[in-house]
Amino acid sequence: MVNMADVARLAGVSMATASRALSDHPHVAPATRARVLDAAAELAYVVSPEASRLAGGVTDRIAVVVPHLSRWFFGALLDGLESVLREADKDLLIYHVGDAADRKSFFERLPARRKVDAVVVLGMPIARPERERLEMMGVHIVAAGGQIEPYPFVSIDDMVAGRQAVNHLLFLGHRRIAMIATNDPGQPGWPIRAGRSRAYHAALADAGLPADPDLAVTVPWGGAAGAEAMAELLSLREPPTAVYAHSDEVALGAIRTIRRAGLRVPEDISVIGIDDHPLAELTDLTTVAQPVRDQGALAGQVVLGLLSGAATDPGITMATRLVVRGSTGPPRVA
Amino acid sequence: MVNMADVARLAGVSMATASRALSDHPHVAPATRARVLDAAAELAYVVSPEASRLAGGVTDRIAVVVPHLSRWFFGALLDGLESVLREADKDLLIYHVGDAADRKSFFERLPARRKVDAVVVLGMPIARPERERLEMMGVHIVAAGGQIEPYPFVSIDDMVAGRQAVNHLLFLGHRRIAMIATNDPGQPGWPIRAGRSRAYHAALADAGLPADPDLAVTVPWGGAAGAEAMAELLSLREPPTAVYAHSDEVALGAIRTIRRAGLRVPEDISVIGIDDHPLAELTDLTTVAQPVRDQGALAGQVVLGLLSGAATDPGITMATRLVVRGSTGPPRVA
DNA sequence: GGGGATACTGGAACCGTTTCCACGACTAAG
DNA sequence: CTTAGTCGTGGAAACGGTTCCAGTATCCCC
Repeated sequence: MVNMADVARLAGVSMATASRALSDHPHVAPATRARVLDAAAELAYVVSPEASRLAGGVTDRIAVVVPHLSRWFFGALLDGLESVLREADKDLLIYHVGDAADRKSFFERLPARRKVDAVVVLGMPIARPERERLEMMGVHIVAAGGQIEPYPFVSIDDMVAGRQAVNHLLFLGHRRIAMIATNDPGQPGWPIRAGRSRAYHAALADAGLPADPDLAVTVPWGGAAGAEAMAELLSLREPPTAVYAHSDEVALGAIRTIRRAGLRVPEDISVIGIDDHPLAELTDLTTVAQPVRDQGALAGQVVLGLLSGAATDPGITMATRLVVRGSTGPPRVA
Repeated sequence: MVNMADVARLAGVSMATASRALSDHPHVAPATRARVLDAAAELAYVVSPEASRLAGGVTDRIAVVVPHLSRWFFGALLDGLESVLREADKDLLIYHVGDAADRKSFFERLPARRKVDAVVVLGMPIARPERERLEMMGVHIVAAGGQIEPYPFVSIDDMVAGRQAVNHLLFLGHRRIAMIATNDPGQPGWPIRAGRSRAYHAALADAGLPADPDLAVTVPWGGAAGAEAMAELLSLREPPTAVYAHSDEVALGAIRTIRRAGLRVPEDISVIGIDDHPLAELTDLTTVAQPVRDQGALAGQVVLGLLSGAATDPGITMATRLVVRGSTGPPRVA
């Protein structure tokens, strides 16, 4: 494999000069730089990242910790993140912690240790002891699509999003509103999106409606689970006239159950989700949209800022907005 | 930062021995190994991957080239791949080539060069000159979720999948069958999933049906595009009674247009997709299922095999199967 | 008890850069 | 025409391991 010494020799300079020329340092005569660059091109030379980093210190690599690779939400986050980090010539290392076992081993072994300059955690809460492990890595930590207490984050305000959704249903005149909340099947016991639940209770209370525990069900994330949750709601003595789901996939599952039961959406039951999944538009689902890809991209910028030593916002909260489509409407007059 | 010399000193051995003990080499006395391991644990020592690789040669890193991060198909592929590669303690470097510009720059700059031991290309065709660039990296190349000529791959047979879909429609009695094919909006000019188109033409020909060019439309991938394509089909003098879409998302878009036009699925028009997207079940879409996550996982095993020097299958083709749901049925008797 | 093989261990070269320090050549100021 | 600075360049010391080679101690067997 051709190395920098070869390039230096061909260009007729010392390695020190070759190194400076190649990494764009000042104090290199333009003519010399050109000679080195030509030599490098001729030999099809690329610096060895290993060697370069051994000597230099930085890795130009960022770890991304993601709980679900095949969900749209995380894919979009990753997409945004990747786009700005690639622009800055950083490499992305993916660490997938799908279930409790993955999670345990990730935080115990810290496989990213010494391999990256920063860690971005995607939409995933983290416990105190885990945080401490993470800090052992001694690198910057950023959260995207969620918040982790003391670190900078880019996220939406789940409380606001939830209220937008529930308020819409209230505004339409619904009084019996159910909620399908989700927990993460792979990470039992993790309070996922607690703000979305609090928003529900708060909005109902503000509207002077009684809290009916039967109307709030919690299921694992996913369309199938949403369908089952809806079946449960339909089996109540007095089913809801509207359903607020924590995410669009869950909402779609609920809709399917409603239709199978011979009821119509929104005439018999209204359904609203959160996210604005690409398929929400196709399925005519009313939802609260959040800018997912942008959250990822912004998180990338935060990382870059941190790396360059600039002071950074402690947190960026992005706006969500209600997108009214065909799955919500006024309740039937009883 | 604590380094191996510190560990060696604390354990009272030479660096050579420390290195061997830490990397599980033979010819280290058990007692010595234990002392070294204890010392390492006490100092919370981790080897520097940079140094280790500089000296050792391998990087234990695999590059993944993926055209779309936020599509379910690629996410699932990635998921499977990651799961087996993580098991083997490999790190995954993500390279997203979303559009023509990304693509150009990726193959020109070869940013993964010298950084990885292998490259996995996910569901993406590659041109001859690009292949040559890739080979300059001098590492193993594997394709998953698609094929790239001379390299090992893990994929389905698009021709078979397509025929399963079209045959189902034929079996139901349809004679006027449309196809919505897709191309990649980010990669203009790329023949995507050509097998799925060939299957369509072949199946119709086998059934003795005339080829009507109006019935085969090609649009960019996505639900919205599927919706538009369907509109086009509905504007024909004699619209199809069944539609074969190259992917589920596209099929869902088509269904939406059909419904908006006041027609019913499957009574008026049947729709079939390919993939078995998680939402296909929720939306009651008939489709041809393919094991996406498994393709990724298998590709991971192929990479591992290649890395260990074992001879590998030139290609693995996985089975697809028709999943009949509610979006297909016999045509109305005219 | 002697000889050869075997199990451990240490010394030191090497992997390919980056960067500190020193040095000569010019330039601009006095 | 000195003198203090710049600018451009080279020498060489890290950076943190891996591994070849060689040396010593131990072991087995005849």
